[in-house]
Amino acid sequence: MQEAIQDILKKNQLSITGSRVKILELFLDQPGALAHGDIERRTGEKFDRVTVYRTLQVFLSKGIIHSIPTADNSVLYALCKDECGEGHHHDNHVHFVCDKCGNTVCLDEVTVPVIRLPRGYKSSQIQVVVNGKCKACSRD
Amino acid sequence: MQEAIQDILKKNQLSITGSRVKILELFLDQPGALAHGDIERRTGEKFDRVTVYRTLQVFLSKGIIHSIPTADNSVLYALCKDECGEGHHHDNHVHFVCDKCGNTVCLDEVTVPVIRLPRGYKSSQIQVVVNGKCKACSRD
DNA sequence: AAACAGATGCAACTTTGTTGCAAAATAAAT
DNA sequence: ATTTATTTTGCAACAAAGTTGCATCTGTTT
Repeated sequence: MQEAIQDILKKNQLSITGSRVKILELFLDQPGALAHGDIERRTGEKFDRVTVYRTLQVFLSKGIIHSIPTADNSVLYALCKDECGEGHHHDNHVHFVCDKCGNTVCLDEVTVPVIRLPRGYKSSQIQVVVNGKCKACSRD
Repeated sequence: MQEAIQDILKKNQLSITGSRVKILELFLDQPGALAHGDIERRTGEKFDRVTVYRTLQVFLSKGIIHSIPTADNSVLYALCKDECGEGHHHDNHVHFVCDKCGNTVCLDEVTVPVIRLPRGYKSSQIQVVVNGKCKACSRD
């Protein structure tokens, strides 16, 4: 685990620091997406707010994580898969937000559909966010 | 025009006030979506910030406008079509954000596709946001 | 181990959004 | 047309979210 984390950082030419390791751990420890606030809380407020912001920005720019637009316009982040590199992301999967438990997950197995745009429009990226009830919550 | 605006407000049992008329005008005057900031600027800061917030909230709750989640997590609003009523929206169209000019528009003629979710997931709403170059900007 | 580059924490600040309350504007009733 | 009741507005104060500059500290390189 620790090794995997160090690998990720090295591969992206980032120095290995406490905050970066801890925040990456959080992402690896759980399947869903995290909000900035989640991260602050779950690191036990050990790091400065500013540090968390900057760490997330660096991860974003390196393509380690990607951001997810949600219906209520809060910012969520989730780990990218290996194919993502600096600059362009390939997070071409669907995001799912559970209305009941509030969790957001990447449905990696569901790829975003092809969208036919009107004449003249050119698409570079497509974001699909599905709201509803997740596996666990739709049982009740 | 003024009549159309008064109609909309009356139909939704809202009193006709300066800020509501002016903000509706803005939406009717142009095809794209507006951010809160746009609205403040384009009303010439004539109304208090709080008033703009509250007006948008009322319009949202009445189904006069809908909000659009964007990749950079700013909040955008756009007019709903007639079929939208208090409570449930039918804004089941695709939103397009131009990377060049920054404008966001509703592609009313492009409906959101059917998404096949994994077992156990139930969807209640699907948001599709396409980034790229709009008609005007893709010419260059 | 020293020197350098980069990351962190702090303070201060900006922007964005919210709440309570008194004053003003709108709608309804006489 | 004037009064009354109801909404809406603006203000002030606040809370939350995000940014910037700078001095200090940590990680990396030689």
